[in-house]
Amino acid sequence: MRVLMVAEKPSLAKSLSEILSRGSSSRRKSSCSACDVHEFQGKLAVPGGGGPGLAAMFKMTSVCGHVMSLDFQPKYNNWETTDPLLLYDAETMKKEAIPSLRIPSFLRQEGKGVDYLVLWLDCDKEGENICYEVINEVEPVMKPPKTPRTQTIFRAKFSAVTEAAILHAFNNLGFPNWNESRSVDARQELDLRVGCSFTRFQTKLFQSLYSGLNNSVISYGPCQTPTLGFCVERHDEIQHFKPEKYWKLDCSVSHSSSNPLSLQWDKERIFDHEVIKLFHLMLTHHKIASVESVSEKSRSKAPPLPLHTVEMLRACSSRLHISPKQAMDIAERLYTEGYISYPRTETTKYPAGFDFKSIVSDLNKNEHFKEFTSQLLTGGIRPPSVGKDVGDHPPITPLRNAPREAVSDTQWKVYEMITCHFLATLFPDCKYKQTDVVFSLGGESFSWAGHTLIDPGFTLINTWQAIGSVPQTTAQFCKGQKWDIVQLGVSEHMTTPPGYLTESELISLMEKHAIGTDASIPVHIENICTRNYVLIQSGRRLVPTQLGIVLVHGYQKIDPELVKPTMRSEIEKQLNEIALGKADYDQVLSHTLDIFRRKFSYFRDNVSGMNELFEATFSSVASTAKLLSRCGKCLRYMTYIPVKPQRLHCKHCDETYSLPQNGSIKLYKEIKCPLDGFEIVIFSGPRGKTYTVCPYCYSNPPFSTVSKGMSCSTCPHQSCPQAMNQLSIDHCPSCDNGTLLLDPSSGPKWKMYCNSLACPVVLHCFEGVHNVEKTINECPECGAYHVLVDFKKDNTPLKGGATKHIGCYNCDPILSPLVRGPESGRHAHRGRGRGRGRGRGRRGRGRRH
DNA sequence: GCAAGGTC
Repeated sequence: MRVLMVAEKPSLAKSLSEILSRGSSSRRKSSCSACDVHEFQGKLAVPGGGGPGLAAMFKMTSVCGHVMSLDFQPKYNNWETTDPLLLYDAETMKKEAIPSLRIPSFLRQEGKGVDYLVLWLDCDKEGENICYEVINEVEPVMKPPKTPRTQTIFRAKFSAVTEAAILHAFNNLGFPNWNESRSVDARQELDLRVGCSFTRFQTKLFQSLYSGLNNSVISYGPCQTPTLGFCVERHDEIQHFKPEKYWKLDCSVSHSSSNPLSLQWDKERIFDHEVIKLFHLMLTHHKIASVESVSEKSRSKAPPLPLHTVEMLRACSSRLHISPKQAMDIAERLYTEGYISYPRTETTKYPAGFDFKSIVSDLNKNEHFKEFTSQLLTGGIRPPSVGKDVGDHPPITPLRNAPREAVSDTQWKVYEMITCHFLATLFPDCKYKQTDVVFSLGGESFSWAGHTLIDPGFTLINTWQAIGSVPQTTAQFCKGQKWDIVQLGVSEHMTTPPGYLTESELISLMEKHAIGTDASIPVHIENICTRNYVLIQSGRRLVPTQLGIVLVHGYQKIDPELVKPTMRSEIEKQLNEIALGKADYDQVLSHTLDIFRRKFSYFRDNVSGMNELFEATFSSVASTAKLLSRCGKCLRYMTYIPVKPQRLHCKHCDETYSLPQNGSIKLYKEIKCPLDGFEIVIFSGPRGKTYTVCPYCYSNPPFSTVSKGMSCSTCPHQSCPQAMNQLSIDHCPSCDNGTLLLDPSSGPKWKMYCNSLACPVVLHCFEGVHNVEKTINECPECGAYHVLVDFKKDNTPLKGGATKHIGCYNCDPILSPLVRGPESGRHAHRGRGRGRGRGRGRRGRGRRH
């Protein structure tokens, strides 16, 4: 019996196999560089099978998160030709989530011929969805069950990665939950359609109208946009804030030899100057305040809860000034190096039987922690019982001592924070005595509160939470005691606006409204930074940019729901109905998509509301742009927008064409691209890099299946015809200038074109010619053209004695007739480009004969 | 080029 078991990540596969094999598993590499396979012998308890279980050979391995991700069919990926509204109905496809890892093929390989599949994916909705991604690959290659009713695919449901929980899950296998998985499918589809439609629409619109947006994409997303909304909301609060004057009564008293004490008035502050003057007048002749009451209470402060991801991110941001994204990167590094436990968890309760002592003993080697660890080791460790186990991973803790010199400075900061947090959770409460004294003065109450520290407990480590013994006094209080008034005065103050949102406040808001997950919160925050919607300023406060503000105000004007923090949770609520089996997948999805389709249409119809805000903030393209080159479609001049991202805009066709960035753009001799009639421009980049670009070809590569690795040697752009030069065959006989290139993407019909964009005769079709092998120089027959090609005919393999044909494309009948480029042009209305192309072509040939 | 969610 052979059993394949699959976890969600390599680290979990390792831990699980150690537990299930009791340390006897052996590890081997697999076809996937990230995923090892752990093998061991054991027994499989089939659900409902009874008995001792089947003796089996187990293979435990993992995927790396999602196997597949959702995207549109490639034909919808052209922003110029796809109406964003169509994206609500466009066909989608699954593609490999991490192509480089080749997970599907790896799963099929390992799953081939196994009798059983056991799924150990994380126990949440995403995990359930990945179960089915794994099943899709493995089920078709499994050994067919002996009887049709034999169940061969099982799900292990575990609540923690502890020996007890894992063994229990293993002995009580269940089945994957289709409804939960479908709710994730629905979420993916919704996010894709909504996000991409809005993003493409607003990007295209505002980039064609405004300069200085300093942004390549103006994105919209159901998580990132409400996240931005929080930052702008705080900004608005600050903007609308009107400072107000208020006044306080300041009173200090003393008794015999004690230091004066400052008292707090119970009315705190008064916003009316006349009123405060009256109070002052009323009290100013009093010389004595008497003690009304004295209370002394023992108080304590509990240590922090064990650390989970979101709290770690907050601490890194607010105390270490490290961004959530960087914090996660560092934590992952510390984790892979074995210094800390798995850093993505929502659990705040230590598992039963957690070995605190061995970790604390190991940390005791480190002089940075010795002060605390030695105290724990001598005093004994009381494992805290607080917190919540949500069944994912244990809280974040150090796993072993990291010598200071073994890690980088920032790694150390994060490690130290995690370690101090861990040690603090093992320390006792901070205990102190609080004394509250109420004084009476002319009928008004004033109070004083003092703290006396009894035991600092965990605040010895978390010093910023320490209870000082301030204000201190040696005075003894008793009821009826008379104190002398040392000072009674009025002080004037101003109310102050709140500060900009700190990153750690933002994280809390996102957590509260269930926007993003512990793993994706850092990504959303980084997103709104890189999209230039917010800037991080001192104290890691998020200050929205003009662009961020205008976007949020625009949504609020047109459809406030688009930016509301409740939007995400509303969607999740709908999706949860699918997960619970209460609602039908198709119904919920089409209903929700309908809502967003209408919202999109409404937004598009009313976008002028947002446009007005852009107009007031950004300068229009017209003011910075100039006419530069002609459009191949309407033959009118297009405007060149010289600000980032520099681009060309055709006002008449209402299309924008991207250009290479970080260099200058000029018109190139008024020559048109032979493929589409657009006037060629010349790009001069850094370090003197210069090349010609067709504005249309740049975004719409003429050869759709040019393989990815084939990059141009002189320019960085993928779709540059020069990228084809690996297949070049000598120089062009027509213009005597460029190199002839073969396009292998056109299948059995080879296309040949000239890479000199100045040459209008470019396309030749070689029917029935395949697999060009080699370039030879001159045709021995006609001598007219230099180019000879070796090729295989009619798909006959070259190896194994097949005919090898050498031909000249001038005189060889197989290679004739030559078909000129413009005839196979890509636009219906090609106008003048055609005639000119032919003329030049003929001239070119004539010269050579 | 676009979303959000896994994880490397």
